[in-house]
Amino acid sequence: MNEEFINKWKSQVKKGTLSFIVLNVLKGNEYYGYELIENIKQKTAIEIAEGTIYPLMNRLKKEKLVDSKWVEQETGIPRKYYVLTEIGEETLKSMQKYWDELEGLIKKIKK
Amino acid sequence: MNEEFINKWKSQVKKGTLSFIVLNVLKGNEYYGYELIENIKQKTAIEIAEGTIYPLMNRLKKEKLVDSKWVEQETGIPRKYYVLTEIGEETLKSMQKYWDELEGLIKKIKK
DNA sequence: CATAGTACATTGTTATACTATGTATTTTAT
DNA sequence: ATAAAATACATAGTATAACAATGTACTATG
Repeated sequence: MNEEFINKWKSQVKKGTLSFIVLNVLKGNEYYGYELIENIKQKTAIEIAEGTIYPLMNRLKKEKLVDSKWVEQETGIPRKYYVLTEIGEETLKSMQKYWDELEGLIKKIKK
Repeated sequence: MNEEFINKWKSQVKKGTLSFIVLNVLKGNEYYGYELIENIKQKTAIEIAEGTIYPLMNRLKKEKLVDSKWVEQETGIPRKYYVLTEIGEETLKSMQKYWDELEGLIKKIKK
């Protein structure tokens, strides 16, 4: 059918929700980039490309919503762990509020 | 606070949801562009710029999700009314399904 | 008669997900 | 042993879509 339109649309919806999802997942937890991808994929079946997560995390860090620290591994490549900052938590609250509103609005126009 | 980040984010969230909202509103009704803006604003408090709705409707028409017809007015500028096509209705169903899933997923990671 | 509102439309800008590509290490399969 | 897959980071380029700005044209109102 209109497979392609739908796929583009899904990608667009992701654009907005991704940062929201990532911040949500980071709330109360520390994850590194690759782990975030796996974790979100497992929890939500949403697949995030690596070329998406790393620029996204850099953006979130520049905006001071997350902080990061390198952690050396006994074996393998060091991992960059991300933590929510206070600003990040506050921002997440605002986003949550908007999301809940949006959810309600869409529910309303659907019937 | 982080007003600007939040605003940008809201704009991004809109990117995906707008076409979904418009198709939903058009289900069972005929509206012209300007009316859509007013109607959605009134129902959802979401403000859509004119520079957003007209290109959007053209896109939806090109994708054959909506059809349009000019209706002359006794007074004033003629109005271009939009109607959902069959493809549009089917596409809307797929979108609805994805949206419901997404809603559930986000609910899940929030706790 | 100027301003606000109605109604269409286009151009240029900006933000961001994704593809492709690259580096480097470790684990698993043949 | 060695090739392939998985882990872990990163960047450059592309495509999409909302929005601001701008323009046209008509109508209603103060």
